[in-house]
Amino acid sequence: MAQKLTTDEKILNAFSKLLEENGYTETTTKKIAQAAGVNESTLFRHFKDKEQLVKELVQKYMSDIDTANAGFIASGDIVSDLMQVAEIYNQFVETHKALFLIGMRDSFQFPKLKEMIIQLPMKLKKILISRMTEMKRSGEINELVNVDITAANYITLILGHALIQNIYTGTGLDISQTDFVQKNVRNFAEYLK
Amino acid sequence: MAQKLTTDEKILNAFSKLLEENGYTETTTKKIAQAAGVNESTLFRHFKDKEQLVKELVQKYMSDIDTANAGFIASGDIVSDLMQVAEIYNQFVETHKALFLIGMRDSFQFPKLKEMIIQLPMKLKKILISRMTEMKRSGEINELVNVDITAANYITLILGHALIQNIYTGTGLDISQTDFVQKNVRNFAEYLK
Amino acid sequence: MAQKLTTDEKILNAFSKLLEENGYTETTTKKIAQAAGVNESTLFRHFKDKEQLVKELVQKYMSDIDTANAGFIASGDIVSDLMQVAEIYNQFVETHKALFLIGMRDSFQFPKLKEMIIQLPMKLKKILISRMTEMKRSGEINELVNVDITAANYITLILGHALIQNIYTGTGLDISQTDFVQKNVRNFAEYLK
Amino acid sequence: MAQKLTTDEKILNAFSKLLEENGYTETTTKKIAQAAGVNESTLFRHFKDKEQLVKELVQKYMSDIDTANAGFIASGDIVSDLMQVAEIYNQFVETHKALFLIGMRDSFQFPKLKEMIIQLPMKLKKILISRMTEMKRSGEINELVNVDITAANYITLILGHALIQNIYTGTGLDISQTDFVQKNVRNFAEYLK
DNA sequence: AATGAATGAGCTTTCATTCAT
DNA sequence: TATGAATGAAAGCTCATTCAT
Repeated sequence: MAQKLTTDEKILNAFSKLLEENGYTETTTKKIAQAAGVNESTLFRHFKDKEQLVKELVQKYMSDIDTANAGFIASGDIVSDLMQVAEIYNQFVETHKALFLIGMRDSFQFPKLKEMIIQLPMKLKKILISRMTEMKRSGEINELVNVDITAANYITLILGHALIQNIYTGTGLDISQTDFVQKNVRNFAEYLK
Repeated sequence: MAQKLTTDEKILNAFSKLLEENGYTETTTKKIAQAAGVNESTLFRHFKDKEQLVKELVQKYMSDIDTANAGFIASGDIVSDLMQVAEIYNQFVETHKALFLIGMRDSFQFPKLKEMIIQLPMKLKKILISRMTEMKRSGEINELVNVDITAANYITLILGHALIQNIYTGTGLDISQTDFVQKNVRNFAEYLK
Repeated sequence: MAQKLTTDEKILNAFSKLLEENGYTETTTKKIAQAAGVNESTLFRHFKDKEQLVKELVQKYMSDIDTANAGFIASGDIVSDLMQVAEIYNQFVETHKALFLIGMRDSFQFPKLKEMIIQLPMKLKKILISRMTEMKRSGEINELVNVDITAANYITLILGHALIQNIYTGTGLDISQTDFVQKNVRNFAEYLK
Repeated sequence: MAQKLTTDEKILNAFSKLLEENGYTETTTKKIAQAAGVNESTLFRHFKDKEQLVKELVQKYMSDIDTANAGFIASGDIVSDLMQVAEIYNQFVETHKALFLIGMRDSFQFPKLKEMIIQLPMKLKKILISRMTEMKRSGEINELVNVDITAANYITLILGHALIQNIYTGTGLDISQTDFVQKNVRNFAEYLK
């Protein structure tokens, strides 16, 4: 049973979609309004200004990461566990592409925005650290492993891949997640044993 | 003894700097001219377009990558060879940060920009492929390795890292090149043996 | 009782006036806005383009010509009929001076403008041809007359006069419509009998 | 034996050609210099400013009209004499198209320019009046004819035609000079007998 | 005498945002 | 609550013209 979208949602959805496709600057308020099927000035009645739209998105997505993380079920095997994390995170990036892209492309213009965006990987890092510490305790990974560096390292790996994928789609540089995970994440995991 | 900069160079330098700081759209021709200390119309006398400025940068950097690549000296050991490549590329990215950032942030909005920017990683890929094919012949790497995919894979790895470094500098997510290369590139290389 | 002008009308009026005085290129959007008493950007909200302004004028005048033409009442005498046409058209040119001048001056530089402007005389030609064909049937004019050429010929005559009048007003070259019609149109008509 | 063109001539020729094709405003100093094969600033060394170029053209053409007029040889028959005048003048307009067009299109913006351009038809009018007065004396034309009005009338006729031809070339409104002269000038002449 | 480099004023157009209804 | 009309600022770019060599 399809819910009727509120005006807020219509605007936010349109914004997110355009953001992903065209970046922040190119996403004009006129285009947003058009895509949302509302008047341009309605947009300003609902959101103080263009920046507010981003803030709203960030907030919305911040809560999603907790949900995503809750979906993780430890298997006891480091390789499959890390691959599961990669899978979850990759899908999260895919789902929230718009925000990640804006984080890369436009956050420079908006220092505040950068602060907000950075919270996503930071939150993931925290989660990873706690998981790895757990795995260390259970002997799943070697006790000599520096958990902090390794977590950062791992995030760099999968986030870097997700980004590159999005940037270089259809250029011959893109490489399927399967291939990438198979080779790199597996290697990475093995190394921790 | 300090060389006097030509107007071309002054403009290009100012452009590159602003590009890095603010992105393509935000880098207005007026600001470029101001930063370069020339009149705005002088800019258009020297470079037909704003786009032309990017083309010029790309061309300039394209030749730099050849120089950088020429500095590579094969050691016969796959691990140290790939690490050497990583080192070279990472430094290249650092040096030409402006272009890589624009490649990520703005090429979406401007298909023409994308075409230009994509040439850089593609060139690196070509170089890598020829190197790996060579290594395959010499038995340095396993003959079952799919050179094309592996090259893309490797670029994703180090380019991804370079990107994340630039984006998340000073956020606790940044991880030194040494650490990253030590762990990931080494793993990667081992796998090819 | 004075009607309040809509913004559209204010802009179009200002445009028409400036066009007549200064030509298309010299009539800048800033000047138009100023003369109309609106902001320059308002102009672009109302008319997509500077070109659109011309299109609008043409359309407006195209309908006027129909009205003018509807006022024609055939007398059965070729001489007075053609003179009536001359009268109607001359007044039409006078009223819509702006467009005719732009047709002459600027359409060269802007092929698109030319296409639009040419519609006016072409429409008149059509009207003339149908009238003459009618007159031919009724025996008012000789059946050997080539209607197409004669129509073009006639338009050249009265349009040419109208142009010269507008260009060379007050130079001693201007000759009243009465005199011109008396001599030339009358001759022309006689010849068709 | 081909004369080497002076820089002055090269510039003036290029200007005249571009003027005819594109009108005054569209004929930029850059294009003129390019077409003349000289540096843009050379142009300003030779001619104080853009307006000066027009003045120069006018002066040059003013002397040509005397030459053209000198070519007239009275036949004693009013019809063929006026047709001869039409022929001469029409060719003159054709040859100096650039100036006539600028006279129509751009003189509005430059009152000074208008003054200059108007001299051409005025001079023709003078010539015509003296010729007609002569014809009147010789009985070639009726002594009741108002020479002043008739001269203006005649100029309107052939100048109007020449203009229309140039404006509406290739639009179905253009009518060959032969046809026009055959019908209108002949009529005109007959009427003077 | 001729050039190449530089300039400031101006162009058309789009932007995010506000106001009155 | 939502709209349509209006706005000032700023964008990329071109113009005629001047200056130093």
